Amino acid sequence: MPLSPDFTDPRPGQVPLLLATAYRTMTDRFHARLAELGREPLRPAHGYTFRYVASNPDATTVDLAAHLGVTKQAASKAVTELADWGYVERRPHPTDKRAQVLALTRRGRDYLKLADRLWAEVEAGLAEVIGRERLAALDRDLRAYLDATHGDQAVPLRPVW
Amino acid sequence: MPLSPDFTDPRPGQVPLLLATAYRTMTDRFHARLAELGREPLRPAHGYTFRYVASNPDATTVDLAAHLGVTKQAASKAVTELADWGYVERRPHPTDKRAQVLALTRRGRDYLKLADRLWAEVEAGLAEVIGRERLAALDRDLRAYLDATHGDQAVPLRPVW
DNA sequence: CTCGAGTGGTCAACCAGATTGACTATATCG
DNA sequence: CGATATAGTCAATCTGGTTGACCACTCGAG
Repeated sequence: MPLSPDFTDPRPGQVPLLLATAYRTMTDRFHARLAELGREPLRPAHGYTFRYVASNPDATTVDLAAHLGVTKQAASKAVTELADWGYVERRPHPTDKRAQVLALTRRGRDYLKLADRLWAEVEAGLAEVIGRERLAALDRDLRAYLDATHGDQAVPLRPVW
Repeated sequence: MPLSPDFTDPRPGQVPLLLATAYRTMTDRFHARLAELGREPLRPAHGYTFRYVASNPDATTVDLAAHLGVTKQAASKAVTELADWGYVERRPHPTDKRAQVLALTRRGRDYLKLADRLWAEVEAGLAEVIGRERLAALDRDLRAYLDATHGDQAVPLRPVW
């Protein structure tokens, strides 16, 4: 049975599912590489947290929550977890006594660098199959779609199941 | 801030995330259409269940569980839920007294037809942005990738977060 | 300056969708 | 035939969330 039976039925409307399964495949390959390197298999939500904190030096827990599409309580829990593991730390907010600013530790920054490398590897795996030109076209097309559908608005990250 | 900050950093390895967010966007549009039509917003897992049962006339709960990537208990729960809602029914298995065969009800088949239509609509929305040729190319590329990475093996459907 | 409305983060209770464990009836195969 | 494996169900537990509440703090209109 090639692929899953979902794909053998030649009906329109299958590209969404192809996007999902291709992404899932890439995620699995990413995690497989992490495991090979003996690194902790942090979840995608952690990865998003890392990258958000790295890109937003003044990010607070509530900012992170909005970014992840979860409640502030869930975000706070994730931050506590990552702080316990030594990847993230909380610092006093420069102007707001209620808030705390999130920052990656050295350990967190190193992990993010590694993740970047591995994602590029995984993407190169796709390029090996379809070619670099097609990869670039894919990149452009998907960006165009997201721009058309969201414009300046944030794109939800959290999957639904 | 165009898109999310994840995309403005010009580093390699972003196509996986583009796949994920494009799929998430399409899922949201699909669910928005369902809501517009006043239909129950069944979860993606339900959709996968419908399609699997429709494509596999002798499917049992354990088969479904393997397909969804969950335990037999979780699959049984989902089936019970869909049966309670009138979309699925359990029938005696022709040869195995322990097992039950799953089948879509008329109501379930109608829902699946509607879902097919709406997914085609959502996909057409992507085609509007990138053109039908590029959509076909995307389709071919992703299939090639899944074939290269999985061959005849089933592709996992359940997202990780 | 005051004060009402709103907000950041934490604690606690609760929830939904899963997993693990167990069990009984049934199936398989040497 | 009997040992092992399996389908489906029930129950307990887990995990990653949400909701509700609360207190200290912020903001802006009057």
